[in-house]
This record gives sequence, C-alpha cells and structure tokens, in this order.
Amino acid sequence: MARLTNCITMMDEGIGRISQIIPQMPALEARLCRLMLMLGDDIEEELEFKLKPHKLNHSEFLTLMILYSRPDGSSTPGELCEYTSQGATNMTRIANALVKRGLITRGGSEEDRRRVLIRITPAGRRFVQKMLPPMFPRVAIMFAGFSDTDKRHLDRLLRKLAGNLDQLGENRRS
Amino acid sequence: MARLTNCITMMDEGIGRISQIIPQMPALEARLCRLMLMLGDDIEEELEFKLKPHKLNHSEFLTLMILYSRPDGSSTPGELCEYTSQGATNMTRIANALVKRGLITRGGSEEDRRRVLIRITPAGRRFVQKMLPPMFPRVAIMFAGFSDTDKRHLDRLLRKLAGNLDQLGENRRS
DNA sequence: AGTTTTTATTTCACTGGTGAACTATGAGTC
DNA sequence: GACTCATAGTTCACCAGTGAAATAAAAACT
Repeated sequence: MARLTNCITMMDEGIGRISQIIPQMPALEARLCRLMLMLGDDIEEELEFKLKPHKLNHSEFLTLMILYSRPDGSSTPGELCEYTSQGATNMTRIANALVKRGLITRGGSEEDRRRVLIRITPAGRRFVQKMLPPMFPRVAIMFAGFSDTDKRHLDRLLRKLAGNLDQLGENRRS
Repeated sequence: MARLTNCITMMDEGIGRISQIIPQMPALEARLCRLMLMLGDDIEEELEFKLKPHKLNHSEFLTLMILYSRPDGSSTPGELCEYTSQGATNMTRIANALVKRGLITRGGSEEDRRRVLIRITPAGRRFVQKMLPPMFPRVAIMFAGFSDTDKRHLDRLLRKLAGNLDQLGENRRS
C-alpha cells in the first residue's frame, strides 16, 4: 500500500514537470507546503481513527482536552472557539454533545451574565484518563527512528513556520 | 493577533499540565503531532484563501494540478481519487464542476470502455498558468528566514514522518 | 459461456462546519 | 436614565464531503 509515500512520489514528479513549464515557481517551498498538507491530513485521519471507538470527533476531543488541561477545568465558549479554531456556531453544538454525554456542564457566569461557563465533570476527567493512554503507542510509532535532535529540529522548524504563517494570516484578515 | 503562536503557547502549557497528571504521556511527540495538525490546518486555510478568487476549492485545485502536471494532461477518476485522497463520490462531483467550467473534458476510454478519461483542456491550461504565479510570493513568505539547510532538513524529517505514518495507515486498514 | 471482479457513477442519509440573523447582556456616552 | 455600540451565545438554513448501497458496463477468469 504505502499510500502517502506513493502520493509523495507522484507529487515530486508532478512538481518537477510543472517547474519546467513555469520555472519561476518556488518548487522546493511548494513541495514542503504540499508535504505539510498531506501529513496534516493523514495525522488527522489517524487521530479520528483513534477517537472513533469513543464516539468523539476531533473538535470534541480538542475541546475536552483543553478543559482537562485547565487547572480549574473550566473555560468559556468564546475562548474555546479561539483555541480550537472553531466558529461559535459549531462550539454550541460541540458543547451540546458533550453536555448530553455528561462530560461537561454548561452554566451562566455570575460576573458577566452574557458569558457561559463550561466545566469538565468528574466523569469527563475519568473519561479522558481512560481514553488517553491507549493512544500513546501509536503516537510513539509516528516518531520511530527520530533521534532527539531530529525531534528538536522538527519542533524548531515547525514553530518558525508557524511564525511566518501568522504573518500571512494577519494580512489575510485585513 | 498572532493566532497560531497564541494557540501554540496555550498548547504548550496544556500539554505541560497534562503530562504532570499522566507522566507516561509522550509529551514531546504529542506536541509535534499537534503542531503538525495546527500548521496543516492553517496552510489549508491560506491555500483556500488564495483559491477563493478563482472559485476553486482545494480538491478541485489539486485535481486540476495533477492533470496539468501530466505529460499527456489526462487521467482517470480512480487515479485522481487515489492521489487526491478523495472518495469516488466526491470525485464525480469535482469532475462535474470542472467540466461545467470547461477546464476539463470527460470521455470514454478506447482500450477499456469502463474507464473514463479525464483530460485538461487548453482553457484549463491557460487557467492554471494564469492563477499559479500570483500564489508564489505568499508561498515564499511562508518559508522566509529558512536557510537552505533548514528547508532540506524539514523536507527530510517530513518524509521520514510520512514513512512512519504509512506503517500506521496500513495496519489501520487491516 | 458463465461467473467474478473491476471501474465508474448515482442516490441517499448523515456528519461537520459556516455565515447571517437574532437575543440578551454589558459598557460607554450625552 | 435613554441611546448607542460592542460582546457572547444561540438558532437556522445551507454547503462540502463521506459511507453505503444500487446500477451498469466491461474485463478477466475458469
């Protein structure tokens, strides 16, 4: 099979041919771009695969993990939108789903009564603690053969890339 | 704004706290995983942004680019599904959309009359040649500040990651 | 010749996400 | 204190993509 490797080979050939027709194309950068897209999609697929048995999707998982990681186990829809890159509309639905499963609670805030306080429940915490560890082995496999320097390098380069993307993002919005 | 940088900071803190509760978590790997997911999403957003003026979405663009990159400018739905990671259902719709715009043609194959031959039209080629160059500057910005070694390193590490993901993918399907 | 497999397409029900309008609260100003 | 503006969240109608099943035709096998 080797789905990804296959796609990558084909992409390399494709970009090679295109940059012969259009030589001013930044071929190396375009290739990195496509690699990031492909790997991102594939990692997402892998994640959803691990989440399916728990009947969670990516955004629900992320939301739950953010709450779990908070010292006080709580947040607001707005904040969760920001960190999960979800629209408010969708966050409402995510919260509905998690509330229905008893993993979080939703209640009005005292100080600012526009705000809604979302809080992870003890059941939610137990749920996370149970589902998380079985995911570790496959995460480890993802980076099999990576030396510590490899990992540090990758981390550094990705963060650098993130900085540049933020720049692009800003003038995209304006 | 610095949306991404912001999310990353918050993720670092979150993962830090979680790995105090669950110390056997592969924190470094998990972080790399999340970085890849975030960056992938952001690059996708950037791409869609550049495609919107042309009324193309990501899959249509990819499909068109694969055809454009082919020496003979043609392929089949099945092959395009494979390389774009799209379902057949969706490929049918993509093809419909591109045919309607006159960028590709769809016709029966001579040798194997089950097969459908999808071919980019001269108009399709002109379209690609016109829309592609304006995208280059922003791609270049993405990798601003990357030395040649940085780019080569990143390329190498991403391909290595792809290899591992393929392994995971195979036993995911079986 | 008859069965099985492959390729492409269509339909349908469903999931996940989005944009626009609406509601309610709070904050600033005259 | 009434008027305006901003913020937080929800509701609704819609779109893109998916998976499963049905259809149809051609090819491959035996």
